[in-house]
Amino acid sequence: MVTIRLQNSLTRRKEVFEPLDPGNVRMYVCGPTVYDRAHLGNARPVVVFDVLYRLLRHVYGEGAVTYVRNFTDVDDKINTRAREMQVAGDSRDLNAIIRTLTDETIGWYHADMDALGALRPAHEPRATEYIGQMIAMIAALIEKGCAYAAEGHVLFDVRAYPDYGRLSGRSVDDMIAGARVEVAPYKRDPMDFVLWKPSSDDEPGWNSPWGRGRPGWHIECSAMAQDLLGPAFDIHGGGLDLQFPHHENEIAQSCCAHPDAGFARVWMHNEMVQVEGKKMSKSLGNFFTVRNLLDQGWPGEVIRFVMLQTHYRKPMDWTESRARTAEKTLKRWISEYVHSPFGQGVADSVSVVSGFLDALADDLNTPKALTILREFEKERLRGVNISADDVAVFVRTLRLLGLDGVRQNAASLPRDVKRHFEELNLTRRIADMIDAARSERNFAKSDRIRDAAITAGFEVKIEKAGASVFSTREADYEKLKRLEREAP
RNA sequence: GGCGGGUUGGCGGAGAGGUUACGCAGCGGAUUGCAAAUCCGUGUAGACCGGUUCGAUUCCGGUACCCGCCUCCA
Repeated sequence: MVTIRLQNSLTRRKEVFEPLDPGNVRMYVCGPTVYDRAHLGNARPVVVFDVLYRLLRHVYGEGAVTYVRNFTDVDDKINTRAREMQVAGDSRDLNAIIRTLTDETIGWYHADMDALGALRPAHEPRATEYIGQMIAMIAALIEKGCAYAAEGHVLFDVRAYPDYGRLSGRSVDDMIAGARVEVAPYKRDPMDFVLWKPSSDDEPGWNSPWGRGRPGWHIECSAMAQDLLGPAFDIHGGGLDLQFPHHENEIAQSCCAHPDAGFARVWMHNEMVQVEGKKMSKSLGNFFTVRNLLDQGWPGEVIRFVMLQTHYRKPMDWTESRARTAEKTLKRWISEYVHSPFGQGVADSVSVVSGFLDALADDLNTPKALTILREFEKERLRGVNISADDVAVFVRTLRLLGLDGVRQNAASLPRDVKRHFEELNLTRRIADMIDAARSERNFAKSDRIRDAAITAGFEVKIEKAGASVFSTREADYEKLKRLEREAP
């Protein structure tokens, strides 16, 4: 069996991965707060942990991995957004607006992440469906003396957990020394954080032993992970910016609630997505959404490929030149191999490219894994006598990486099918026009048509067997239609 | 200020204490009616200063610069 090694943020070392139960490998990844379209930064952990999920399924078996990713659908940012909608004229009450907003955002998220080729996790719990479990956990923490109620709030007492700060490598005292935190008067210690807080009458709220209120941000992950994966599980992942305070607080809550369980054994953090050297984030406003890129015509697989070209623990830049390079390679891989006769119906039992799994198993070294694919292509697939087996191996490997060009979900297709076929027929007719001119050796005419098609944003290939016209991101079908009518 | 990460050729980006990474772009050639695509060939590295070593881009120390977290964030 392949030995998987993963960098564990908790120990700051690369460790051999040994699941608690090889028959049920369990992974929890922090999902989005649902009030807006997912930006590219939100998408990175989705792709990174999707690759890990696929690797684990490959190694331990498809049914032997449980993947949980939550939706945070109770949060002050959501409330704020809903209030903005009220101000803008939405006459419904806040809770109704919030429900619509979160439902709609979850739908967008699914469509966008499907387009990136990410498999859906086994469970995608919404925080609001786990309020009872959160209240129970908070009550247990109070009972154990790790939390206290004050002025309608419940706070976690960081001094009750001696290891607080271990994950992020900081001490409570150091943090207070450099304090930038606003200290609420009811806090015993400046670093204490909220488990429960009171809600105003129009805000979302639930009855609790501490009055009507809502949970703090961190408790949901502790409660949902425990409910769906148990008090101890294998992997907990998320963006590096969640390491502190979110994950630190999760650990404190869960480990105090279940002192002997240990919570997550391996903590993994992906680096940030950057734009011009700065973190892409909603608070900085320098973000663009996955939907923006899809609408610009970048296929989801290209976005995925660009992400895989950077190791997950390094900052990643989205640039058009990287996307173009990725598109070029991917186009060739999919058209030459996946869509070739040898690439059809390749079984999962086919082996993967030699060395590929080792690269992935080495802390998800996806850049190296892609290089191994390129080298395999160069050595085995560029010759005259290509073997069907080699193509099958290649296609099987692409599928494992989620790059086989087969979308998970028809809803993510960029165009409706009818239009797609109309366009396909149009490009075929243009190719026929070029062939007709060439067969008369009227090269001036065939060149004019070709150049006009290229100007309209299409790719034209003229081979002995005939001409082909391909669509590109810049393709303008209206111009092509005009070209057909007014053939120069 | 505290803690953590990074700096590789025009760009992207790996591994390894000593042998070509790889890709894109560029350049030369083949092929083509001309292009595109494809194929063959090819140059440019390891922030800076020290140390260890027969030998360091790779290990150690320092300097500079960049980035992240410390406040909501993937």
